[in-house]
Parts: sequence; structure tokens; C-alpha cells
Amino acid sequence: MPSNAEISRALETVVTLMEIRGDEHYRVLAYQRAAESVAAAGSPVSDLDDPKELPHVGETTAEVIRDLVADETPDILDELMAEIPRGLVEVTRLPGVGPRTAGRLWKELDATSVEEVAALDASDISSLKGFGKKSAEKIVASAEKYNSEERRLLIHTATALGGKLLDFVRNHPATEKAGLAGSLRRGKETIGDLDIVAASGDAKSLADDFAEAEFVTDVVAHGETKVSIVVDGPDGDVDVDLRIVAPEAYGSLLHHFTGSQAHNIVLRERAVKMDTNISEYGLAKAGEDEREYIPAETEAEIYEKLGLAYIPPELREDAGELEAAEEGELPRLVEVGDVRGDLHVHTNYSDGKGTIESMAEAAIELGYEYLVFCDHSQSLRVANGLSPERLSEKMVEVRKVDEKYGEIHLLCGSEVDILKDGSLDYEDSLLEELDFVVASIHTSFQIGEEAMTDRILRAMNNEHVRTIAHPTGRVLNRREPYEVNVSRLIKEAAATNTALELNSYPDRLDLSAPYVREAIKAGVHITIDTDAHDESALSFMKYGVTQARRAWAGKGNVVNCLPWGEFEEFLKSGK
DNA sequence: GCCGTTTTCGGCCCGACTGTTTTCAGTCG
Repeated sequence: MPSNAEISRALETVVTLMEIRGDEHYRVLAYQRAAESVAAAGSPVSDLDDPKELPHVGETTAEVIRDLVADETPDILDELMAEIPRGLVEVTRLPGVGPRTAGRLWKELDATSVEEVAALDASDISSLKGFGKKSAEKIVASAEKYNSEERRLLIHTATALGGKLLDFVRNHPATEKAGLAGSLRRGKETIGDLDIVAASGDAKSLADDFAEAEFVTDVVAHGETKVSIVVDGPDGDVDVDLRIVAPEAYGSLLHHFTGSQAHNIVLRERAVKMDTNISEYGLAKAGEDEREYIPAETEAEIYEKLGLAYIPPELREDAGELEAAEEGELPRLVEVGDVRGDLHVHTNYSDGKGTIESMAEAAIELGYEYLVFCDHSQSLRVANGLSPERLSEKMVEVRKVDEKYGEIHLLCGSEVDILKDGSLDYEDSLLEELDFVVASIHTSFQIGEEAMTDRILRAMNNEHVRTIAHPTGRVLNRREPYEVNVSRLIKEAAATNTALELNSYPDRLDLSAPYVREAIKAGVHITIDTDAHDESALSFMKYGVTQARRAWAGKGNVVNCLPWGEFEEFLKSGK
């Protein structure tokens, strides 16, 4: 069954091919919005009775989605692919090349792929009407260095890089206020490019100095209020946009550049109905020729003027947040400060670097009330998994160290492997002695969706298993999730009172936010764990919390937000 | 192609920057 992401990507392909063909703008836009709706949907569209339940999906796009769900090629896609070379989709990804340009390169110069564009002579392109020498050379050069491997920044890398660039902007004498916006501020698990917004009475001097800063490797655009540059990231080029407005419009700009685009569009459509236009400069009375914007210094003013509760950045995806804000039904989102403990950390008993003491002391520093040590189980040799004997020894040591610290409760658990047949890597009698059991998969990934799903369901039905760690096994930028039916996992988790983990490691963040949202709707509890293998990784908790916020989670949905007394009850009461 | 607090037809968010242009189309977010 194709995932929402796969369905959305297929719709995006339809969009690009239609654009190249030159279809009517609003028809293309309709498919674009359908693609975004699918991507933002809180549960698999394959589970819906009718895709038309999604916003911006009508009868025509619903039929396309039905075909995609059934793994069939929709007529529109068949038709487009017969007409337009598929390779042109990739050509439109070249910087500065859009569907129009790609279409002309194909029709007038017979180039149907990035490779063929790279092989063109710049003079051939510049001989076409409307192209000059400069743009021709740019197109060929970007095709030559094009790398099809799209690597997005992981959230901790983007946070660090964005912080460094933001420091430069904040330290500039012309800057009054500045911040990070875009998908990083919305907390998306991976980030394509960085957006920085600034308030200044002297935009030009800030823009000029930013374009000439030492970290800049290329200047893509450089105007009075907007600068686009390229910097060196850990995995190659990273695009960065800086946008500057007057201080009194800072809230308007921050909102505009935080997005998402889809959120901004529905918000602005709402504003138009209220006779108001919204832009990065403020709010204006609709219909005026010369719009006079009344700037908003804070984002809150914008929502207030539209009769909406303030919508946190993590929710701005056009996924029902406007309706909830209107009804006053936005959840109070979980915060890092709500977290009382970490239920999944490793020590040097298995493959961690820290000791029981050093991890405990780091957890005390964070103000936690409890910490659960979950080292690997015996069959996971590569991670130095614990034999039953060593696990018993560890249990004794944890109890001993626990007495040493009055500030925190130390518990002994295990991250027990779910074996290929769904049985667990320790006997029940041993699991029973543990305070907390996390179960997860580290081997035999390729057994197919049916077998994988059954395997995990069986583990959930073990009375000692309290949560399933990194339930889909994805490693961002490195490994796709194994094939598994997450909706079935969620239903069984609800039925067996098993929690699901939101693993905070920046390259996992698994479960992903849309699934966590589905789980919460089904009444499943979430554990937000760091899976820390050393003391410093305990701080990854903030990334897990951010994803939980994107999933509309409040602290009531998160097991490890329980204060110690209630968590102790939770442990004792069993499943 | 989608959608409805004037509408089942006629609208559809808003603006910056570039290159090649004498007024704007294309791209991007």
C-alpha cells in the first residue's frame, strides 16, 4: 500500500508535467493543493472512505488518488507521460530552471534530461528568444554539477548552522531583531534550506554585508530587502535566504517566512473574505489600488485580527489548524519542560559510552525525576547485547546506584530485540523482573509488510512490553523504513495498551509526526525517548518534543511527562 | 480543478529578484 508521501510525490509529478505542458494555471494549482493535502493528512489516505474528505480534493483528484492507492497509474499520469519525457521533471529542479524553461529546452533544443542539458552548448541556449549569455551559462553550469541525491539537513545540523548565521545577522549594527524562520522554525524533521528574517532601519547595509560575509560561497540574488546565498554545509551546498523589513513589520515578516506556504495561502484566503489582504508588510484593506499595510509587530496580532487563536509554528501545515483555532480547540502542546524522565537510554553495559552514574548525573542536571536504562538484549552481538547473566548483574548495580541518588529514581529496563518470528530475546521470567521493557527491531528488515506487521503485533501482545521503540526503523538520509503497516500497529497498540516511541535521535525521529498524530487520535500513549548512547545525547529530547508538537500532542499524551508518583502507578498497574 | 458568511459560476495569496527587457515573464518562497 503506497504511503501518503508516495501518493503525494506522484501528484507532484503530475503537477510538474502539467506545468511543462502548459496546462491552465489554476488546474495545475488544484493538483498541487491536492498533493499538499495528502502529505499533511493525519492518517493514511488508503484508510479513508473517500479521498474527497481531504480539503482541496474534489471528484477529479479523488479519482486520481484512488488509482494511486490501488497501485494503478492514473489516466492523467499515463497521458502526461506519453506526451512529455519524464526526465524533464528533474530538469525543473535545476536552480533557476522552471517548467517553462524546461519545456523550451525540450521543444527547441531536444534536451529531455539533466544530462542532455549539461551537454548543450551555452550558445545554443542563448540563441533562443529571451535567453541571454548569462542565463544560458548558468543553466549549463547547474546541470553539470547537478547531484540527483537530494540530501536534506537533519534538524540538529540545521539548528547549528542556522544558529551560526543568525549570530552574524544579530551582531550586525543595523539589526534590531532577527530570527530563524521556514521549516526549521516549524520543526520539520529535515530542512531543505535556511530562512532568516531580520528587522532593521537600514536594510541595505545589512543586506550588503550579509552578501559579502566570509561564509558565503555564492550569491544567488542580492536586492535591497532580500539576499539569497549559498554556504558550505556538512553534506555540500546549503541555500540560505535573508529577508529584511522595518522593525514595526517584524511579526508580519516572521509569519510570512515561517510558512508553510499552504498555511499562508489558506490564511490569506480567509483574510480576503474578511476584506483584508495579508503580506509580509502587514494587513491592508482589500481592494485598494495602492495597498496601505498596517504592519504587525508580532505574529499574535495577525491571528487576533482574523479572529483566530495563536497557532504555534509546528502546527502551520494547513492540516486543520485554522478550523481548530477558530473553534478554540487547539491543543496545549507539550513542552520540553513537561518531560519528567527518559525511558530509553544506553550505558557501557552494551554499546553506550556512559556509565550508570554518569548518565544518572546528566539526567539530574536536566531535572528529571526518573531514568530507565535500556541496554540491548543478548542476540544483538554487534551492540554488545547483554546475556541474561549480565542483565541480572546490571539490575543489581542499578538498584545499588539508585540508593546513592536521592534526586532521581533509576530503573532497570531493556531494549529487547523482537526476533524474526515476533518472539522476544529474553524469557518472560526475566522480563518480569525488569522495571520497564522497550521492544524493537534491529535485524531481518526485509521480510515484507505482512510478516513485519505480524511480528511487531506479536511483541505488543507480550504483557511485559510497554513500548515499541523506533517503530518503523527509518534512518533519515540513510535508510528507508522497513515495510510495515503502521495503522495496524496503532490499532493493536490501543487494544493492548502498549505505548509507541517517538525516538528523539535526529536521524530517526521515529515514529514520524503524522503517525504520532494518528496514534494520539486512537488514544495510544507516546513515549518520547532519546535512545541516548552518551550523556550529551540526553539533550536530543527537544527534537522529539518538537515532533510531538507537530503531531498536536499535549503532555497528557506522553507517558514520560507523568510525575514520578503517577509514573510509578503506571508501571505497577501493568497493561 | 476546487469551492461557497454576497457566489453552483467566477473567482482563485502575495511579493522580491533576475535577466532581458522598454514593461515583463519566469522563478522562487
